[in-house]
Amino acid sequence: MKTAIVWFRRDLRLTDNPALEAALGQFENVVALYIHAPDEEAPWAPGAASRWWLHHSLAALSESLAARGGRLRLERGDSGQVLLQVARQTGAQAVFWNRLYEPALVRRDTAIKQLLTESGLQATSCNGALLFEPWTVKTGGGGPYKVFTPFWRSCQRDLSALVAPRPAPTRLSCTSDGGGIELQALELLPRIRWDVGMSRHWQPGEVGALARLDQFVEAAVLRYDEDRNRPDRPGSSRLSPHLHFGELSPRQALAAASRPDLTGSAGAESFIRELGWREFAHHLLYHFPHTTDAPLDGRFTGLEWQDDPAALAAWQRGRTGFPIVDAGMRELWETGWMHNRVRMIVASLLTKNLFMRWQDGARWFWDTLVDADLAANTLGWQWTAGCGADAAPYYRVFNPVLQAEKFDPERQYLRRWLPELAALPDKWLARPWEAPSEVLGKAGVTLGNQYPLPVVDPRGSRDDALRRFERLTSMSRP
DNA sequence: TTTTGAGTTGTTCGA
DNA sequence: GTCGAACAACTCAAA
Repeated sequence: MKTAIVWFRRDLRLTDNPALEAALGQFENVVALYIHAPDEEAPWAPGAASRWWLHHSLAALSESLAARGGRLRLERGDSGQVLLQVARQTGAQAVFWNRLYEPALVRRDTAIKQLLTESGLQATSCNGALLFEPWTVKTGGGGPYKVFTPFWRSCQRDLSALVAPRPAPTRLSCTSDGGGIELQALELLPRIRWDVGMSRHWQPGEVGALARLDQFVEAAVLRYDEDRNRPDRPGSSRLSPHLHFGELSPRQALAAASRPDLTGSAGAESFIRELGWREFAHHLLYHFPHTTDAPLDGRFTGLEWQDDPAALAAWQRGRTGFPIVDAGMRELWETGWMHNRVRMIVASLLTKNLFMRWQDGARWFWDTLVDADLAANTLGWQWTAGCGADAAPYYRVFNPVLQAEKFDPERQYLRRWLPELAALPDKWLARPWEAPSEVLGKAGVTLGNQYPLPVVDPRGSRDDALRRFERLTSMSRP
C-alpha cells in the first residue's frame, strides 16, 4: 500500500487543496498530519486570538476528515523530525504540503525539503494559498511591483487563466494507526477563558468558511462597494480569518464573486480587488522580508517616535477619549476583529497623532486579531504610517471625528461599543469633549470619569505630525 | 535612456 | 451645505 503524508499547515480545508489532491492522485493512502511548532514561526508565533481560532479550526478539520473515513493526526515538536518519524512509523514515501510565504517559514520549509529529500522521501510543495506565486508577477524590468495598481493590472490579465477550484475528495483512505496527541494537549485555548463570547461571532473551520462566503455572496457583495466602508453595517465579507487559516482558498472566493450574475457589478469588482490586495501583501512580504520590523521606505528609519506607555495602554484598551477609536479597539478586544475602515482610523491615531511606532500597533493587532496575518498586518501598518508600499502621503492624517461622522452617520457603531456615551445626541457623540456641559450632564457623562478626555489634542496633533514628516522628507533630500 | 503619466481609503480652506 | 484645489513633490512602471 503506497502511503503519503499530507502536511496540513495553514490550509485547513479539504476543498480546493492542491497538496491533498496531488497526494491522493499519486498514493493510495494518506496520513493527514498537523504539527504544532510555534517556535518555528518566531518572532511571529500566533497570538492568543489566533490560537483560539486554530484550536477550533483543527477540531473542524478533524471532524470533516473523520466524516470521509479519514483522521487528523496531531503532533508537536520539530517539524522536520516529526515528519521523518511519522514517515518511518507509517511507511510513508512522500510528503505533500501547500506553500507559505513568510520569511521564517520559507527558510524552515526549504530546509525541511532538503532534509526529506536526503532521507529518501519525495517532498512536494504546491500553491494553495495565493492566486499567483510571488515570483511570477514581475514588472517589465523583472523586479517586484511596489505600487498596487500596476501590480493588480498585471494580475488581472491572468485571472481568467486560473484553474477553477477543485472539489473536495469524497472518500479518503487513511491509515488508522493511533499515533499522535490530543488537540487539548496543544494548549491553544487561553487559561483565562476570555474566549467564551468569541463563538457568538465566528465559526472557525471549512464549514463555517463556506457558509460565510455563501452568505456574503447572497446578501452583501452587491452593496460591498459602499458598505465595506460602513462599520455600522454588516457589509464586510468577514472572510479574513478563514482565508488566513486556509479554510477557504482565494480561488474559491474569486470564483464565488465571479458568478455570471455578479460580474461587472461594482461590489464584486471591489471584493475581487481586495483579494488583489491580499495577494499584493503576500508578494511584498516575500520579496521584502525585513518589512515585518523595518520600514520599506528606508528614510523612515531615522524618524523619532514617542515613548509613552500610558498612551499606548489607553489606545489598547479603548480609552483614548476619541469615540471611534475606542469603539474599534473594544470591538477588537471583544470579537477578535475590527472593521477595516476603523483599523485605518485607530492606526492613524497611533502613528500620526500619538507618534507611536507602527510596530507597537502591529504587535497589539497580532495578539488580538483572529485574522492576524503577517503579510496583511505589515502592509496595513506601514501603509498607514506612510513608510510602506503605495503608502498614504504624510499629510493624510485621519480626523477621528470626521471619519466617525461620515462613516457612522447614525452613530450606531459608536453606541454599540460605547454604552457609557449612548445617551449623547448624534451631534456630540463623535466629539464629546466639545459638548456643552449641560448636554453632557443630561446624558449622564462626566468626561475624565467614566469616559476619558482625549489623550492628545484633537486639533494640534495633526499639525505636529505634518511638521514632523515635513522635516523627514526635507532632511533626506540631497 | 529618457520621458511621461499616475498613484486605495484625507483634510482644510475658500469660493 | 457643496465643490475644487492645495497639500509637495516623489517614486514607480511602462512606453
